[in-house]
Amino acid sequence: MEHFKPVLISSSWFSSLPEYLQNELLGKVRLKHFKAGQQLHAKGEDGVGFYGICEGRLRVTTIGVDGSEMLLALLGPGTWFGEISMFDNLPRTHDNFCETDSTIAVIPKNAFNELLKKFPELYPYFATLLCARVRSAFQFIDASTGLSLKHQLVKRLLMLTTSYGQHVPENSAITLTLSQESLAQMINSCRQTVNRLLGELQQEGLVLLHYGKITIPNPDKLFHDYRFR
Amino acid sequence: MEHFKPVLISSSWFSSLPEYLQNELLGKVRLKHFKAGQQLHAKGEDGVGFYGICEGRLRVTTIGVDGSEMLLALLGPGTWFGEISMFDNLPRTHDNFCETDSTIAVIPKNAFNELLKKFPELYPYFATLLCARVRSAFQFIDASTGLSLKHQLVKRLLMLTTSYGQHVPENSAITLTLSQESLAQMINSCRQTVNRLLGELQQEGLVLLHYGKITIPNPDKLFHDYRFR
DNA sequence: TATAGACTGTCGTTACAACGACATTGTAAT
DNA sequence: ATTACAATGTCGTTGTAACGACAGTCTATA
Repeated sequence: MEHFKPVLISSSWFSSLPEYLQNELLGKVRLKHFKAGQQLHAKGEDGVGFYGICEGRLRVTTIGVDGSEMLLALLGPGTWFGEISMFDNLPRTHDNFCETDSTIAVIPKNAFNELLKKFPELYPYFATLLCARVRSAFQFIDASTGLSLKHQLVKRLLMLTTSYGQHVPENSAITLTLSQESLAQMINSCRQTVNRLLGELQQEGLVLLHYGKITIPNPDKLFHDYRFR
Repeated sequence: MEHFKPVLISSSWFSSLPEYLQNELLGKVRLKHFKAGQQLHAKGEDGVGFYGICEGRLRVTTIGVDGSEMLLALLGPGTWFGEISMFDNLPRTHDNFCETDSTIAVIPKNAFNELLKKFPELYPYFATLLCARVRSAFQFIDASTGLSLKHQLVKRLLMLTTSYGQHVPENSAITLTLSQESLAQMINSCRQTVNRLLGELQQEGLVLLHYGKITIPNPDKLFHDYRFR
């Protein structure tokens, strides 16, 4: 457990908590191990806890009416999530799978509620976290609608570099490990189209394509060349 | 002011507050009047207060990179909004216009913060409100991506019947006042396509089209005919 | 009741993305 | 080294929605 502490406190949200609250939260953690492909929880299930990722990678998805899987996010080590069902007692909003073997820190719902009761000063921090969720959802909406497919693709790449490439020196190259197929699922497009668009971006010198990986040599340049409001 | 109290407490969220907290909030309200077309605030501005609609109708929009306006929601009397910038001190997420002459209840930011300080028991209620925002944003995302245009249209119609038609006896007809053009902006489509799709829905007996209005004789039937998960 | 402006209904034409098909290349395991 | 599988690169075909154009209809206002 001590082993994972540096990871669990690494996100900007968690590290914004005063140290004693960090420790109270960490004190309630139980570690759970999952195999690649295993499901953490399904959309519609009751929420049983608040989660932090120690190691591994998670796929957050939903299934459309047509049965196709849509990939909403990839979560990496240090990410905390699952607080929504803790606060409104409603079912989970998404399906959640382990892409790789993973170790997850779980704060069970009961323990979570007791902490909130005992330390109501936690509320403002969670309010901030919830606000961040709303804002990133709005960003997602802006990206999904009213943007050309190419702009959507670029925006999603940029999202992945920040949310997931995390502790990265500001201006350096980032290599994302994901297939063009996954990327296509994220913008609700098809592999072939994504392949063509990535080819164009490579022509423009903004990305480098490898087998199962995409390198963004200069995220800032990518951002500025495809300006968003 | 007393005149608008019944409207301001009518939403399910506000009425979930204990009466003394309702009164504390209402005690800080200042009424402001706006003309049709006037802007309440722009995306990117600092948030100056928490709002409740007394009368009138608001358009929540964003501008895409291509300059086209996207309509995200229509807010009617009884709706409270604008809390996000209160909690994270970041800029407003959207543009906000009055569609008609409107009266808005404003709780200024300072007063809002003082209330939170004095009555920290408000936090759980606002946490619930924020959760509702996240959930409706997720619903929006599900609707925007991975659904056929027709399904998107139906889902948006259903959203409008609930969020906006508000105090409606469960199973009765609802008439929405909005142009096909506005509807098109909401699903990022064009007027002509929306017109065709609405025509099909009318054939199926699920909607009735009028000049500047759309009647949904049986929202439940519409919902069930276009099942969503 | 006449008129302007907003909204609706319905054409083609055109652009673009989804899809199926297939060859090629990278990777990991035996 | 061989093989199996996963991911990529690139066709052509097809379906569908955006767009421009224009006629018809409703509503408010003078």
